[in-house]
Amino acid sequence: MSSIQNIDIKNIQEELRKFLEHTKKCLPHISIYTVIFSFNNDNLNVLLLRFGDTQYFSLPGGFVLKNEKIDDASLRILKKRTDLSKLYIEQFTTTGNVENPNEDIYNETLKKMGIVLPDNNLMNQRRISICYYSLIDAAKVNPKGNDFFVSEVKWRSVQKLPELMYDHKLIIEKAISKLQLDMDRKLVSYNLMNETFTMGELQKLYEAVFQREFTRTNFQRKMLSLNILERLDKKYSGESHKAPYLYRFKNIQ
Amino acid sequence: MSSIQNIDIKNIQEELRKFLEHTKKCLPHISIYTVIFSFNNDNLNVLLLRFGDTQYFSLPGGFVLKNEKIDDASLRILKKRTDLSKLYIEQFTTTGNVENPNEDIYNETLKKMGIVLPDNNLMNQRRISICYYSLIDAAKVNPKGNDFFVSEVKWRSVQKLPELMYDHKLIIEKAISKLQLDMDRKLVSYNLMNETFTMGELQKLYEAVFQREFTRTNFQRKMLSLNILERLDKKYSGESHKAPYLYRFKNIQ
DNA sequence: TCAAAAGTGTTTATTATACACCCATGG
DNA sequence: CCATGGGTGTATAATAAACACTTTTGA
Repeated sequence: MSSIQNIDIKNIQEELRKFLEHTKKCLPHISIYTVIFSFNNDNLNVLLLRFGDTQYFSLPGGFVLKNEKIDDASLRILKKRTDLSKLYIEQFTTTGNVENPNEDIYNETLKKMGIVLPDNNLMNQRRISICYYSLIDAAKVNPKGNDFFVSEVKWRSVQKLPELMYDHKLIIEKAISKLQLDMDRKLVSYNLMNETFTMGELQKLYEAVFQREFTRTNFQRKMLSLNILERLDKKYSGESHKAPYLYRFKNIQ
Repeated sequence: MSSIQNIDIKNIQEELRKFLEHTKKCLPHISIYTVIFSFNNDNLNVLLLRFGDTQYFSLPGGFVLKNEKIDDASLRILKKRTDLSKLYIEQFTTTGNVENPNEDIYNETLKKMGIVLPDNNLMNQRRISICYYSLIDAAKVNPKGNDFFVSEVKWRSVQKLPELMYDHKLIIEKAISKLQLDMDRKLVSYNLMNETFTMGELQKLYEAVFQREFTRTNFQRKMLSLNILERLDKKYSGESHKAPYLYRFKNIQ
């Protein structure tokens, strides 16, 4: 992942040209943002893009093609960032305030990069943002950033988020709330896990999402009582304690 | 509430002119729909607009002004239909498919009414719809319809909905799901009730929303245990049975 | 005094929580 | 044989569901 110093200007101008070409095919005033969650190192992480040479990050986003369903637009943006298709997505809010916080940072940074966007470009117009979250297995993904203003693509723990552009802090908070709700009511957690896992690993995921601890013994019983887990062989890690069973979610096609 | 036969043509053309003027000030490709709920005759009702002289109804909706927050747009549309301000609203989904079901009915009806909308009008473009629901006390409202294509404004029970335009059936179903979720998790039901009510009336509301029956005695205990109700005087209805207490929600400013 | 609806009490089942206990593992 | 983490059992508390019983009201 390159820092902004390494981005060569010709490349930026070429990317800019492509971007302008692309936005001509999109609906104005409407953007999509995706909060991409993964679980790693006992943390719930979000994929963020560093904005130019600033300390600010933003969510991966994009526009909706004139003939594209909004869910498909979200999947297309995810594919672009992760190379993964058929991801689990969930729409959770649409934001549409008029003010655009950090507009100054946006303008200055583009100026510094020698980027001039036409006034009538989608980026310079008022935008309403349709927000999705997506759950992915961090092991399967190789995040990419190829927008002209992206200098770095990074997983960041929701515990210690960097400064965020626009209203993206609020969007991430809403995404976490919706994820908690969904994990309470339906089977989505498997999207964040490896195919097999120990009960301890699953508990760590729940603790990262709900930001609280669960009693180990009761968590185990609760999960098993749902009848969604299949018990496999034990996992010998080489550590000096009883080897835990591996589990797999049943009925995942 | 007039049927379409009674709408005089001059009036329609005048309304149309105003409408076209208005849409010029709005964002393209974005519409707002509001599912307005009320509780009446033991039914959960939705405010619907009859479309021209057809059997089809649609939800009240509108567009977002170029300098207007989307929540404010929703409130403005509600004010227009109900004359009420500061209503409780909750955004629950944004739909954005490309196909537009019932477009034929839409076109034929306008033609029959002698209405010609310019091709570039917002109504003739692909639209993404931000959907809100609102809860109102039916006693306080006098529904109005003054769009050129509205021939009737009606409360309809969610139990027996008429044929609906576009994807409005689905939108109403999603609204009911979100309402159920919200009633489970926070105090919103007071928006649908008169200031004072009996426990039986409150139970009827819950039964209408959740489409199931509750055991009377347990329902009463549950509600009282929440500590949100204030018990007032008894209500003597003149019927030959014990008079129920009236209740009021506490802490409603 | 009766039917109808409201209010209260009690019993039982279900679920959540806490924690004691034993088991396997490698050093 | 010990520390560590994993698995199971049990006791208790909180909540939900079912239903019996009493009260009030007007006819």
